[in-house]
Amino acid sequence: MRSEDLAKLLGISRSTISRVINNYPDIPQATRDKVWKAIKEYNYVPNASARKLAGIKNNMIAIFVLDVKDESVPHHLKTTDETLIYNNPFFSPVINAVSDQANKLDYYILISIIYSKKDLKRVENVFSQKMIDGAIFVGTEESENELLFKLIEKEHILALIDTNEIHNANHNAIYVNANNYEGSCKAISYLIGLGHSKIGMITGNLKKLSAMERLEGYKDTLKSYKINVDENFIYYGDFMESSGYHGAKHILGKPNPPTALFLSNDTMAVGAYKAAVELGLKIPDDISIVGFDNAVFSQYLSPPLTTVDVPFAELGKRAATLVIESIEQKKQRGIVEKLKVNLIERGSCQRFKSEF
Amino acid sequence: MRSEDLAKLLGISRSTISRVINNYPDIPQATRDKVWKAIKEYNYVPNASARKLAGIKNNMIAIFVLDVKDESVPHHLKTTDETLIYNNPFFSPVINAVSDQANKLDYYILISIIYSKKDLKRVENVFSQKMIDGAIFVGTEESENELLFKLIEKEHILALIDTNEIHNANHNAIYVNANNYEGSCKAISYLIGLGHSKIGMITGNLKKLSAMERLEGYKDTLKSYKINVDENFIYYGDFMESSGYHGAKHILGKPNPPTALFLSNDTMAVGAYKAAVELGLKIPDDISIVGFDNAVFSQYLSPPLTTVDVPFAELGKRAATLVIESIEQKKQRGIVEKLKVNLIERGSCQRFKSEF
DNA sequence: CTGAAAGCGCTTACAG
DNA sequence: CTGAAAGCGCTTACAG
Repeated sequence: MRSEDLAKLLGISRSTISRVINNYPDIPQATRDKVWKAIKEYNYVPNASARKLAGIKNNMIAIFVLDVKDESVPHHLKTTDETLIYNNPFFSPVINAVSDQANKLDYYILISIIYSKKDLKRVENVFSQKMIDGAIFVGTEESENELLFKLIEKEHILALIDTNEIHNANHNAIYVNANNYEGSCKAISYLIGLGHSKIGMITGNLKKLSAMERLEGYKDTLKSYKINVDENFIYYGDFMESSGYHGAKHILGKPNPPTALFLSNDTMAVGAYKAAVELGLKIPDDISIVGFDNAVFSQYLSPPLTTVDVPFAELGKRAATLVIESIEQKKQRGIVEKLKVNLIERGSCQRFKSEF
Repeated sequence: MRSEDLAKLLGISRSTISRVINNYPDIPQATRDKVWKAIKEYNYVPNASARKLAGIKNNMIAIFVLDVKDESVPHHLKTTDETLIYNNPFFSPVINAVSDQANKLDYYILISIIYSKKDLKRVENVFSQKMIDGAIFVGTEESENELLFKLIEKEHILALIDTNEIHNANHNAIYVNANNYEGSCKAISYLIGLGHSKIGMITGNLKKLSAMERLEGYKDTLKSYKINVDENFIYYGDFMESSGYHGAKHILGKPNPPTALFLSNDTMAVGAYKAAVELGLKIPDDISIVGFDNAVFSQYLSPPLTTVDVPFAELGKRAATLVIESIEQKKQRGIVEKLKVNLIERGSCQRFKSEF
């Protein structure tokens, strides 16, 4: 059924139908009612492409999940622990929340997961094809800045989750981040409060904003307590379980090792747990451990992991809300939001017991 | 840039450009090359809506994730354990795999998560608006059969994951399921092989195909070993952690309880673990436990959970492949696939020790 | 082989 | 208030 058909049925013009659908003023209530009644009755739904072509906005945003590796094998085909990060802690709740919020605001959402440089082309295509009114990016790294900047320049409306601000006075974007820095401060202060002063850290992939901020927070907090930042206590990981494992082995295997370990995410904490077992170290008796993300599985570890809860769903929800607001106002806005983060105390930390 | 502009630039007609883009035969290679070169050079991308309106297919499929509850509060806003099921074991890998596979085949994917009866309207709208060429459904229950049937009747191309076949000789759809029945058989045979004969089961939400099949497999396997199916050993749960907890308390709290417990998913197994602790039962010494799904966290439980691995990613990949194939062939096909499922032996089971 | 033109199903100035 | 008509940017019979 086309608007033409409905028009004939009602003995009015397509124009009028279009006007009531698009809520034009100056239409008598009687006409309005009649048209809506017929629309319901005949189950008429305007063709989306035709509307778009005629200039109505898409009511569609994209969420691009970037997970660009050198190789281009999709994660779910891998058997390594990389599958973990992908399946869980991070992306899934963000996607769900974006989808919910968008649907609630009557927007459709296009999802695209990008594994390789080559697939980044798809991002540009979606914009050029005018399929969407705006987009949300998750998981970008510095190397994608150029692309992002290009899109911003073209006045596209973008929300970036966990991306460093691409500074430029005239070109705005929406930045939604967790307050990772504060999270590290909370974690390290907690450990120091427990009497620890030798605190090691295993970082995430430092190309990601969150990894950088978490490291900064660690360093600054130590400094604020006049504790020396010892590079021997820092291991540069990549958010994967294996780097948590190797990092923990590396740091804890040294003479005079730290008594507490802070991991940049929970997945790496799993690796650290395994390393601790192999090293004959009991958690929390011999080593206190704090993770980051509050991944679902963190509560099931033995002992349950003390970690920093990141409001992933809220991140997605805010991003969706803000892009859609920008779209409705037809203007790209510069917004920076930082969401609060909380320490969840569970069983992986203990007050430091001096050996004397 | 519109095709018209490009045409002028090249001194040819829009028709020709359209023909090379759509790979018409009978175009001299020279023309072809010239046009492609210009397309790349000027970064021309045809407007998606215009193409669709002119009759080219969308190259877009939808994935509808149904999680219809009586209430309509999105899960991610809840604090109960329902969040768990939502975030993890099931949907996320399916979505990822669908998205990957679709992108690989040059299709876009629209995602929509449906929480309430009311939102089901969106499903019909997406079809009526002609936004998509086909769709994949996950998480349907019997109450959605009517809607599905209506869509099938309208000749839409559908792949259904974990849905019972809606029988009808003339109206086909694609069904992709895990072999849940076989999974139960493997789990129960394993337990029997360990010497257990009193085996309890906690079912999932029986409105879902998977829950039903898992229960059937349990019953039939017991029967095939001439073991009586004791209704006292069956608790009707709903896939949520709490029902695993209550079910385990219920079944294991009786006099002469089972020595092994089979849970219809891993989330409920977590509940059973907690119940065991409270009941003073050691796993696996006092009670053997087998889960289902091989959720990410199952390996982190203490002891690590023996469970049935379900190839969620493969499920999504097959569904995407099959709908897209159907779309390309422009005909709806009737296909039923059952994917193999494997028992993962970990530490939650033990050979039954007679007390004498 | 290729161009001019009709058509896809809407929206929206324009005119009344 | 409302209809006739142009226009959105493509594709594709049709004609040559």
